[in-house]
This record gives sequence, C-alpha cells and structure tokens, in this order.
Amino acid sequence: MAGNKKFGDRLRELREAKLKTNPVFTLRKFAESVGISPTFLSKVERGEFDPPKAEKIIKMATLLDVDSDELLSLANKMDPELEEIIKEKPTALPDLLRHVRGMSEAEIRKLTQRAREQEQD
Amino acid sequence: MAGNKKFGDRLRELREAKLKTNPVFTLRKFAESVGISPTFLSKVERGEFDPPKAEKIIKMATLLDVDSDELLSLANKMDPELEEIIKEKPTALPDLLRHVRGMSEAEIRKLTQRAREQEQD
DNA sequence: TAGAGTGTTTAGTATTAAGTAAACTTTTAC
DNA sequence: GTAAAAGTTTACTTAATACTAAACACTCTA
Repeated sequence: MAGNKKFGDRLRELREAKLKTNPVFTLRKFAESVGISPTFLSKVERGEFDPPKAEKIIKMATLLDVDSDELLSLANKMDPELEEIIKEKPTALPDLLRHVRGMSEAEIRKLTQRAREQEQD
Repeated sequence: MAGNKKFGDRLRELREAKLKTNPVFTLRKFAESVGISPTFLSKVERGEFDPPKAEKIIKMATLLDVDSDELLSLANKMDPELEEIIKEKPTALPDLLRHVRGMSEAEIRKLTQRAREQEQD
C-alpha cells in the first residue's frame, strides 16, 4: 500500500462534521484521543499514508459515533475480532465461509437469520 | 510469539512419515520445495522459530498431502483466502460471524448445510 | 577413512507496517 | 496586526515479522 484516499476523505468528512458542534474534534485533539500523532493523522486524512491499524480505526469509529465496519472496510482491514472468532472454530468456520462465497449479501443475511432461529432449536 | 512446539512437532511428524517412502522429504529438500531455507525449517520444526507465513504453510500442507486448515490452525494463522472472502462482503459477513460465535461446531455445520440448500432456492 | 548427505548452530539481515518529533505555514479571534 | 491554535511538511524511527548464509557436527556407505 501507500495511502488510501477514500478512507482519508471519509475520515476527514466525519471528523469535520463532529467539529462543527464539538471543539475536541480538531485534528490535534482527535489524534490524541485516538492515540496517534497529529503528523500521522494529517497524512492519513490526506491519503498520503496508509490508514492506521484496525484497533485505532475502531477507536476512531467509536469517537466519531459510526459503525466501525464502515471505516474498516474503507481501510481494507478486517476487525481482529473476526480472526479470533474463526480461530475458535478453525475447521467449521473456514468451511462455512468458503461455502457462502458467491452468495449475495441478501442470501447471507437470510442465513444469518436462520442462525438466529437455530439458536432456539 | 517465539516458537510453536505443537506446530513444529506435527510438521516433523508429517515430513518424516513421508520421508519413509520418498527421499525428497529430507529437511533440506523439503525446505527447498516449500521455498524456505533449511535453517529456518530446522528451527521451526524444533519449535524455536514461529511458523512461516500462511502461504508457505499451505504449500507445506499440499506437499505433505494434508488439509491446510489443520496446519494453519496449529500455527494460529488464518488462510488469507478467508480475509478476501470477508472483504468481498464487508458488512454481511462480519454480522454472520458474530452471530455464529458461541454456536457449536455441529451447529455451524448444520448452518453450512443450509447454505448449500439455499443455493438451490 | 573420506566424501556425501543430513540436520543444527551462530550470527545475523530484509521487509513491511506503523508510526513520530520538531519546525513550518496557515487560519482564526481578538 | 499579533497571539494562539490549527493543520502540514520534512526527515526520520521503531517494532514486528519473516526470514538467510555459512560453518558446524554427526551419520552412513562405499
């Protein structure tokens, strides 16, 4: 990699929207809340550096009050929680995932619904 | 990390079993087939170094004629294919995975079966 | 009994991801 | 028009992952 414009643009958009009503969302203060340097955040927002690692992105999403999966997806990263979930069932879950590949979002959601029903079996 | 005895032991076991009937499974020759140095393989098999990255583990599994998920799981790594699958459906699949967390292997397999049936809907 | 082949040890290196400090420029508020 | 605050730039750093080359020691066999 070497920068990600879409992630940076979206991040700046979200941060500046928050800044309109809350002065702790300046670049410098937001960087500090997230736990990164202003230098780094500036470069990330302008798409010059790669997005930070997943944990920091999740922290950003929490502070900005958005779904972390949106930002993670723009950053092309995976929530590390998912890796843990998969490692807990290292044979069944890879099989499931390979099976649902090729299904549409809607079909996957139907399946998720069935999983919920199955819980009550 | 700093070494993984279980992975190393299993790897050596599998390689030595193959070696009994096929002389290309010496440590040096196997290392070359996999694309790593004998130095590294020696340390990995004795649990002194961490397992190689996922791609090399998959190559090993292929050469050793075993399921790559077994070795990946011992190495505590995830098949990079799964990350790709998740990134293709970055909202639906995280939801599905978080939902199946806590389900038993058997329940997950039932669900995989339903995915197969759903394909014919 | 030496040469070929085996695994091992010593002593590192290469690559990538994930950043930082400090000085600088620009903007804002007064 | 200046002080404070905001964002940016230049020039590097740090930490982790994933390894390697070369020399060594042991074993086997011809």
